[in-house]
Amino acid sequence: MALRDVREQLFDAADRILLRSGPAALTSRSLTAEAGCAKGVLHRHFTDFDGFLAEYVLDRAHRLDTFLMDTVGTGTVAGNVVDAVTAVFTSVAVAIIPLITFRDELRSRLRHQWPAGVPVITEAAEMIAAYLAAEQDRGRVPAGTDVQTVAAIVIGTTHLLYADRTGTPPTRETLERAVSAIV
Amino acid sequence: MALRDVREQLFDAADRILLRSGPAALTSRSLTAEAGCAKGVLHRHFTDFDGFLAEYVLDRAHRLDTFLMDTVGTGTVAGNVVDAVTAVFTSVAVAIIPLITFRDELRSRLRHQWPAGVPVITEAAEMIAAYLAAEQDRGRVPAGTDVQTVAAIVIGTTHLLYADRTGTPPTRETLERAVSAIV
Amino acid sequence: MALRDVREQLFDAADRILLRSGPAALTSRSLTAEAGCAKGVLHRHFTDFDGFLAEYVLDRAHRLDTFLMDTVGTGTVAGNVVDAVTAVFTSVAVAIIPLITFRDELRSRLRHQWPAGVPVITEAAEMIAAYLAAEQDRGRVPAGTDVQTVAAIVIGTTHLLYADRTGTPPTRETLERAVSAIV
Amino acid sequence: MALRDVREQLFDAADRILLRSGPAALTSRSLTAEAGCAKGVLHRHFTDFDGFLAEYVLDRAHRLDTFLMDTVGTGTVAGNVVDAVTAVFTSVAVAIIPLITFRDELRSRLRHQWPAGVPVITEAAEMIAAYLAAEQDRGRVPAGTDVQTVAAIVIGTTHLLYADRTGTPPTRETLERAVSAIV
DNA sequence: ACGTGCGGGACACCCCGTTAAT
DNA sequence: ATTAACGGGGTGTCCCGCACGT
Repeated sequence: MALRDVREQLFDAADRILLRSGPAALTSRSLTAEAGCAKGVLHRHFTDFDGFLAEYVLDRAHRLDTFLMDTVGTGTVAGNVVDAVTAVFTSVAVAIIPLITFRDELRSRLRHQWPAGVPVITEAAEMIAAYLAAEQDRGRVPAGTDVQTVAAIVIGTTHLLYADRTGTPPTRETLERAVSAIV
Repeated sequence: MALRDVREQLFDAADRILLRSGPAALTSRSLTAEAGCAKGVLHRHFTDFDGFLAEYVLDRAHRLDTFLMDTVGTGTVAGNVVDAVTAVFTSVAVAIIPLITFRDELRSRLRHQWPAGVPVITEAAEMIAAYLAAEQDRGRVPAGTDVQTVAAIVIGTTHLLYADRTGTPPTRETLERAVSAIV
Repeated sequence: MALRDVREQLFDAADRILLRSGPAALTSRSLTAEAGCAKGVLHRHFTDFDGFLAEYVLDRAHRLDTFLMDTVGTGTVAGNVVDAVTAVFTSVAVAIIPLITFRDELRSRLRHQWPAGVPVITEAAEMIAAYLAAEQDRGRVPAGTDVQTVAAIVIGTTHLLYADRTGTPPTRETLERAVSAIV
Repeated sequence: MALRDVREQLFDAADRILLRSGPAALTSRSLTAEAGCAKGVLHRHFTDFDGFLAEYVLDRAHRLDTFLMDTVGTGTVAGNVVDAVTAVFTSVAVAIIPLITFRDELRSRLRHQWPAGVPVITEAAEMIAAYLAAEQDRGRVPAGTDVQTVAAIVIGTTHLLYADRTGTPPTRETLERAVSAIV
């Protein structure tokens, strides 16, 4: 395996495991096996398995930051939001969230980064809120709207629809109905 | 001819463990230890540990069914809803949900009972929806409101506020703001 | 089940288990299940499971006492001896012996009864010795023969041939060759 | 690339347990505890606990192969044989044999190696037979003697004397009397 | 006296995260 | 960097003996 970029390789392996087999299957063993590297590599690059998970979550959460912003002003607001939440919850996020809520230790490691709320979820809500604020500037969202609250509502509601990772994902119609009702 | 109701004893023990130590601490051994009974008792009354969990979730979810309905017509709608979600998410529900979303096997066992959605969450939303419908009959909720959707939004949004089980729970004010914004 | 003769019923059940499934399968549970009685019955009639086993071995060993003596003077000496050892080692004896040599506690319980040697084996050797002595009186066995030693040799040698309980039992020809070589 | 020979370490630990506490005390836990290694080590090097036992018996049985052959032509034949059986039955063999006769699964695993008879016993008899054949070549054993049969008789008879592992072992005089009577 | 349930413990197997020696 | 090994834990199963109930 490549000497460089071991971190990214492990992150990608974690993605594949989460998407394929769910959060319970993501162990230090399965991770290094999936990445095709030795078990010890993990401990050379991260303090801990929980340390790896924390950095992994951090990395994946930051991916959401600039997401969605380039659609400002295009299409419809509701459509863009639906696209965004679809992208979020069909990604590893849907498996990372159970990971975080189940593993107390991991959550406590992420506490200093996200003092409140569940990391990935919070980040996604921030992303939606930032987008809505940008649209608000353009007048495509009513001026008085509390974008933070609306974003939280959108994420919370759609999260529910996706929470059953192994079930049938919600249709776009269902999502649009929910998001329209909110926005 | 049970000497005493072992099932309920185990259910209560699971409650205590979940509330005290979280979902990761709920193992078959900690369960029987907490219940003060022999390990074999679990396998005499349930097929499996996952079998126990499934029946446990079932039992606790059904507790929510009639909840909240006796407040119909009293106080304010938003206040009652806030009371209800507070009660739900300060109960074992907040630890049961990570359990369900983390354990694929458990979720698949519950699939036939709840074909879609996450059991306890779904049940809570049903409860809110039933309440809102009752209030709708009394005219305290606008006639055109889609109570199912509103209930899902309420539960989804408040769930997020509580999802960090070990963090500081949301203040009543935060909840009221969110619920008011929705209803 | 019959109120009387519970002991004999348990003894017979032990026989069936040993012959069908071997010494490792003879547990207090399988015993009472096979006998079709409750688990507690065993402890009412015997001090212990090892206590049961000790009395069981005692009972089965004593069955060998008078065995073979009624063939004195008939047939051939070697033939009679072969018949006897065949009968012994196709009976439960072949499974009782591993039981005794494996279970130290059982062997120690039987120690006062058989201060030396393995109970059933010793008893079988005594039986052969008594028979040979009787034949010696009739002149069918040379006068100078040490019947005790010869009996021990016969039992020891044939025991080996049968020791593999689950394997193919020795042919009569093999036995006759061995016994003839000795006698 | 074994850090050290774990297999031999486990074999030696099994020896110590069998000699000290008997066959019933030899469990996977007591084994790894005695060897001072982790429980998982056993399953890394052997398929199974029975798999370990099978390889252990195999290893110990093969130790008997060349045993006794270097005494050919020296001392007396009976004396050498007595020395050999003494060595065999004061070793772990006396505890391995109950193990084999008690555990059906173990015996079946060894079946393909020793299609007939009880492994260690069979091997010991082979050893005696080989020795007697060598002495026969030197004329120290009568030409017509069936060494295989005599060896089986010797082992069978002396085995009985030692079968009560926890009892008082037979005196050399007893052994010599038995062996002399046979040879 | 009989039948069932339970206590307490052990066992085999498996997996986890981590360390230490190669 | 690799990999055996470590220590711990978890699950399911069994065992024996006891103490309830009938």
